[in-house]
Amino acid sequence: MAKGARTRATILRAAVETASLGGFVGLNLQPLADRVGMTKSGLYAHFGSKEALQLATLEYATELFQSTVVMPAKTEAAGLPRLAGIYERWLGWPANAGLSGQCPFFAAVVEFDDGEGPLRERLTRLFRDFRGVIEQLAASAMRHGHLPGSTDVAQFAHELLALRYAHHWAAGFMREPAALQRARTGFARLTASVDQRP
Amino acid sequence: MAKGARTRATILRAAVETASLGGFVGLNLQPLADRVGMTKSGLYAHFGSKEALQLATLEYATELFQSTVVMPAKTEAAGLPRLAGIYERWLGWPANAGLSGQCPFFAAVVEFDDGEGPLRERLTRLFRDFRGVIEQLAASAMRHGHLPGSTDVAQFAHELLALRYAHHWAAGFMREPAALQRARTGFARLTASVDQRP
DNA sequence: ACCAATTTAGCACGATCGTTCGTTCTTTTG
DNA sequence: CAAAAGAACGAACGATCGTGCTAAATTGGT
Repeated sequence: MAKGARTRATILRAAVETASLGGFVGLNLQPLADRVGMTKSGLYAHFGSKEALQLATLEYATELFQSTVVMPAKTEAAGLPRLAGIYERWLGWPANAGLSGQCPFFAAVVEFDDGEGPLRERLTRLFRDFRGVIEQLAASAMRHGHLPGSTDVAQFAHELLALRYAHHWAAGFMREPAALQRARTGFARLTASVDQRP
Repeated sequence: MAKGARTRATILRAAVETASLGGFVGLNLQPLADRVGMTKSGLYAHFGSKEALQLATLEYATELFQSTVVMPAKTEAAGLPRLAGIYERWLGWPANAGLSGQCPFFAAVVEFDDGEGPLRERLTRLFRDFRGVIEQLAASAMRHGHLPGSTDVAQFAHELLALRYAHHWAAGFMREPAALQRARTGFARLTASVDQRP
């Protein structure tokens, strides 16, 4: 492995850590360079622009998310167990991925709500894709009879994301100890009609 | 009314507008001064520090929120109607208050999730207070038989806020036309056990 | 061990940030 | 109308931002 690729990986690891703490605007070059023990320009040469660095960080965070949250589901029982597993890992994925802050994706939302740019584009696509995953899982749970046949999967996915988003808010910003319990109770209530078969 | 107080009000009106568009970190002095047709320093003299300007803007936004969302509930029928009215006005309050952006409170959440400072303190208190209002309304709806007697009002308030937060995300960041419908369907599902009396 | 290529440091730039200061203009008061 | 008080201006500050350059150091291949 070339030296450049190695330090680039080091930078990205530190960058996603920083993004989980202070968002993507807090992803400034000088503090990041200090973190990895480099000069600002030396670090800069790896990406060519700040936007490229942000994009690369977003990409790296996506890989982390995939391997931490989605991939382990492959070995879980299809239907509701798999859905519940994804949700549970989704709740705690920043910690499980070794990040000391909160979910960098949610943190990035506010910083790109106005204006355009490829970062915003990429982030909305990530959210849409993952919501598609949830919808598929919900549809599968329906077919297994774990959710009522009348379930609106799009609405279900939206409300599941609402619960996760609220957890991000309650745990990160409000610092409420009950946040995790609230998120779990919400999931239970959302899927309250489990096994409605007689 | 003194001249100073008048321009101060003008500044705050522009500031809360700006905060609804670009958050509280986008609340920079120079652009804000240009907006109201003043010099940066002339504007600055009214507050003495950026933090004081942010606090004053937060206070002004709170007044707007109170008069737009909470106060009209006084004339509504107690119980679920009042709760539904609050929720509906809550969904559209930035537009109804004349703001062209999104809810400035949600926008401010991400910008102060780390660190301390009086702004963060104030904002968490605002959220806690309003959630207390929702809990009281839910309890009242319970007493009126509009919600099941077994309702956990704290959990209910959390999930209602989750729906509102998700609407903020879906409408603002994701720009989905179905966001409002999702929010309303979620409310209906959350209060699905209306009038359970035989 | 040497050479070529890659990687990092060093320095400086224009811009913008919040902040301060002294001055000038406008409003309020006696 | 004159004097005191308040409000806004204009310029400048130190700091930090992202971004270019060029030169030195380090790496990997032969």
